[in-house]
Amino acid sequence: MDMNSSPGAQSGQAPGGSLLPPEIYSLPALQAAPLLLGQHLVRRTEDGDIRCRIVETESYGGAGDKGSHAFGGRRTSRTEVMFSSGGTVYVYLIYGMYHCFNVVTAAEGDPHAVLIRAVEPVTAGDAKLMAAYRNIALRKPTDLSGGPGKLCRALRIDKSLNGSRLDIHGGPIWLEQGDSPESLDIVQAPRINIPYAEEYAGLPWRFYIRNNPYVSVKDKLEQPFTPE
DNA sequence: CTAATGATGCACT
DNA sequence: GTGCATCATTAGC
Repeated sequence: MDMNSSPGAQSGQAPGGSLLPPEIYSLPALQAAPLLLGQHLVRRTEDGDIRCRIVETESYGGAGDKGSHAFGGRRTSRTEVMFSSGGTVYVYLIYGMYHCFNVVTAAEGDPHAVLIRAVEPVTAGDAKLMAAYRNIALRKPTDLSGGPGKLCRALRIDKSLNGSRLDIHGGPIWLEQGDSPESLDIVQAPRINIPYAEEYAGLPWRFYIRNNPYVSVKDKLEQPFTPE
């Protein structure tokens, strides 16, 4: 039996990490986005598992959001996975050279996704491997994984993961329960770089942990977010 | 500030 | 099918 591949009780965390409660995946993106903060993203690589905490997210919710690839119910080969059931991975290539990683949420046929914009490594070992995959020296936290393209490089995420499930412990990538959102200082602010979204561009659909050094962009207009 | 770099989506044969 | 503008970004001036 090899069920004890985790490093054990190193720092009093949950026992090896239990899977994220599946109810979160069935929520609309706007509700799921803040709830994904603090949760752990685990990527299984040939060099070992990399574990990191989600610290910044953006909601791209439903057919009505002009910022969403699936606006108007647009169903193409790229957006197809956004129509899958919650808990599916949506990865796309942007600007011809960077990947973006999203968690699909809501019911099958209803295109919602949460873009993961920043993560922070859980241990020094995780940081080291991420820096190696980024091919950079460990310096500023934002250089390592503060930005959607950077975190994909740091975690070796590319389109081969498109359509994967996040609820399979020991798969290529999965989500584990981390900190409860009530314990976090969460703020919300407008999403980044979506001027084409017109009246949707200014809506505060980006969520991040206040003062977290891995967050990609600190917004002056950030406002407190209180979970219900 | 701007170039890089290629898949994608949509207009139009 | 073919052509072409557009990127949910980043690194490097």
